[in-house]
Amino acid sequence: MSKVVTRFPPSPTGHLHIGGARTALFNWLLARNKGGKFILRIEDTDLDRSSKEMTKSIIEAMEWLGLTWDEGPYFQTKRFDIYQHHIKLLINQGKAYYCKCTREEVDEMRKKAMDKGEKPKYDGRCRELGLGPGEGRVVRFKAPLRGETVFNDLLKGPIAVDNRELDDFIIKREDGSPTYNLAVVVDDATMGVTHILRGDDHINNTPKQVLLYEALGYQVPKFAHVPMILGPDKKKLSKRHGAKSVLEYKELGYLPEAVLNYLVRLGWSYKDQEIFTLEEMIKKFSIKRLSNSACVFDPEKLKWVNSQHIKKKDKRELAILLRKYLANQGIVTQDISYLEKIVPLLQPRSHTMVEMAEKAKFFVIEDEKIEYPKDTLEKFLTQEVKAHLVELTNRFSSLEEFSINSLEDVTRQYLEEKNIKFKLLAQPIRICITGQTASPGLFETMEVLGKDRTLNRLNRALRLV
RNA sequence: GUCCCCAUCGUCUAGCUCGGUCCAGGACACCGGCCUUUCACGCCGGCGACAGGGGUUCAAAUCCCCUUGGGGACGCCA
Repeated sequence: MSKVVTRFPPSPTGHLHIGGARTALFNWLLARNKGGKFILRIEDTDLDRSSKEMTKSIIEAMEWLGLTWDEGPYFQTKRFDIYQHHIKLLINQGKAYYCKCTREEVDEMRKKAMDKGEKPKYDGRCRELGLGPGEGRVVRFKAPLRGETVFNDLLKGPIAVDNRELDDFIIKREDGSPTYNLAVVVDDATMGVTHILRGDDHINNTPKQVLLYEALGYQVPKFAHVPMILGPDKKKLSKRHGAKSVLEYKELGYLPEAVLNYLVRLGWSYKDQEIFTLEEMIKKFSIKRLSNSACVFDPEKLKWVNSQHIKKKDKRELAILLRKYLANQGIVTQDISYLEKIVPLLQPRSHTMVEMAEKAKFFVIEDEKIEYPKDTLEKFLTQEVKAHLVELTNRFSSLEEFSINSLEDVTRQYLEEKNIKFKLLAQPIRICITGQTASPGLFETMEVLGKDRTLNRLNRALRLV
């Protein structure tokens, strides 16, 4: 049994987006599941559109997601001599040829073919000319004129294409650089890639690539074409849909494991399970359970998945993350152990880390910075309520142990004495100590805040009205 | 236009390989209710789909064909 080798080959013409991340994930998962190898390869043969910044961004995104690679990153621009060698091989064997047709001429041919009701193609006019290299010339692959090219897709089964649908595609550009189809094949073959999982928008490329493998005498790898991710309008996901880069989700407060979890469920399933840890994903992943129809990206569900992972995540790790997201909102604190106490109160209430940071604010800022929205104090702190709160604050202050239990005990006792309902005082207290009408449970909040700050806030608010 | 792929609730999907256990299960969203000091969480319930038509069969979401619909590809982009 030979080792499974997969790869992810992004082209650095844009950020790593959701669709790319999912493809990377599937390949990574397969490699990890089989104890194989996962390669990262940067496909930067398009010199004009590729950039260093995007390469950096993609790598950063991969690292953030935790999709670790065992080899690479390789850069195609550093492998030009390898491609050159293979191209020469094909030419020498009469399997490829130089073509002197201009772009305009080719356009013309394509138009003609269209008019005849055929697929737009190059008509092969230089095919038998035996041309040598020269200014403005490209190299084309000599595709078979008849017969069919078949490959067995691991997901969709055998796919056969009539060779008349293919044309003599370019493998080497005017400027000498290799084109995509040649470069992938040479790379995958020489890197020993055994399994290729990619979007099914590549199905049409596959016959060409199979032909190339055969012409070069390489073994054809196994292909699995996974359905694509569509926008809500059922069109290919793009910036139109705010098809954000993966890194944007980081900014928005998503956990990498949640993004991965959501992505894996888009086009893959394991019975009725929705939430997976990384380990579970690796253990349970199999090509067989990939679905074969396109799916629509649903931000709402992503959010829910994220909230589930927030609930599960280690408090300390969350506290560290929370500190970063607070800093993004301009609130700097070094006190991780304090944040660690806040986290459990916020876990069930936060769908994203950004949300958690917002909800954590009042815990962290100074007492004097608590702002009371206009009129709320007047509205909630009526004379009657105020009198109660003054008295209650007094009792709080005489508490030795400032805990949920002690706090609740004094309060209940007070309510009983005065024969009033907690409802009468709850919101007013909340307003005083948080400045908000919504917050975690009052006693928990007070405990976390601590005696000093709680009393301070209570007194300050009471004074203001 | 030509070729290729796909087709279960609004969305993600289970079930389809080995037809009966499916008047189709789960999840998100949505709508009720419960819990409750607010907001959430959680729990309970509801809404909601086998694209259509033909076959095959005692029996089809499951197999076959056609239609329709959707998506993708047709580049000196990847």
